[in-house]
Amino acid sequence: MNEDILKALLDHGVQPSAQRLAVARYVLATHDHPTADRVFSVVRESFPWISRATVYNTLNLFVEKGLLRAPALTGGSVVFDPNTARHHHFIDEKSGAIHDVPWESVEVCNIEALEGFDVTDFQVVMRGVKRRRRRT
Amino acid sequence: MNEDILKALLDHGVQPSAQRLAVARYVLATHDHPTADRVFSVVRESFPWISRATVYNTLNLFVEKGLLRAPALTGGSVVFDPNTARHHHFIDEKSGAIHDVPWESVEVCNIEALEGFDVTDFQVVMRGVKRRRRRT
DNA sequence: ATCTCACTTTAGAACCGTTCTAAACAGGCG
DNA sequence: CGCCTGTTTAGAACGGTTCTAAAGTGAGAT
Repeated sequence: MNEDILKALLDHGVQPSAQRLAVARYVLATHDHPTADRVFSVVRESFPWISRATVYNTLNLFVEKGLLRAPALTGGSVVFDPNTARHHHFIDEKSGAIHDVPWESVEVCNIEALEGFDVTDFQVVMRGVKRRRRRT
Repeated sequence: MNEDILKALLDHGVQPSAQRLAVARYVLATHDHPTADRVFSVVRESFPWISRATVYNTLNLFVEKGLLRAPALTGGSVVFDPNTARHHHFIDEKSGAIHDVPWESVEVCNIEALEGFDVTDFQVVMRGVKRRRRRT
């Protein structure tokens, strides 16, 4: 099982080290969507001398190498939207700009049938590039 | 037009003040999804003596009163997810826990047909409460 | 017009999550 | 051994946000 983790690191081009293995052992197995700080405190239980910077470095490295994802809508600071009606969001990966997408232009099915969850609200978050307006 | 804004504040139970009107004038009209800091610098152009704390207070008040939304997936710190396959997310509003939702269990249509956007990736972000597992 | 009370605003400190910096460390190889 | 490259470390710095304590404002009562 430790070998699996080691293999995962090597497969993604991450040079292994004791600290990186310790981080990987927790973060690749959990379903908790932990924050970096949570990773730090969990890993420190079994590896008390690890530093905060190493955990941050390691997590960022893992994301860069594709071992992890860091799903986030905004990436840091809160944004405000005066459009209080239901709508979706499109994030332009080039500029970072966020655009509202009308509710009707995307159709989402099966949400109500979701096993185990009572969904009271949802939205589609899209990423991509804004297309230059075409001559119609 | 200033009256519209005043009316919006009053309709939502926000006691008006010069500063709140200045913030509202910008943030209720824009489509820019500004951060709080951007609001601060824009408003300060026409209202140089406003303080940062007032802008933050005002924006939070507006969100609380339903004049604005602050759409965010995580609400601050980055979370990490070892599931690198495509999937959706469900956020439990009670506990804040984030759950993965299998890609197949929700169907999204019309994304490709979206006028003006080349969508390279998307996910559905759901909110609600996790239902107690039913006896089947 | 003055007093008062509740609310708002202010500047700056504090806070929290994250990144940076500079130095120490580890290990493979000449 | 000594070097080189990459890794880890502690702590400082940073950026966005919230807190604090004091000052300001305004509507109603007198």
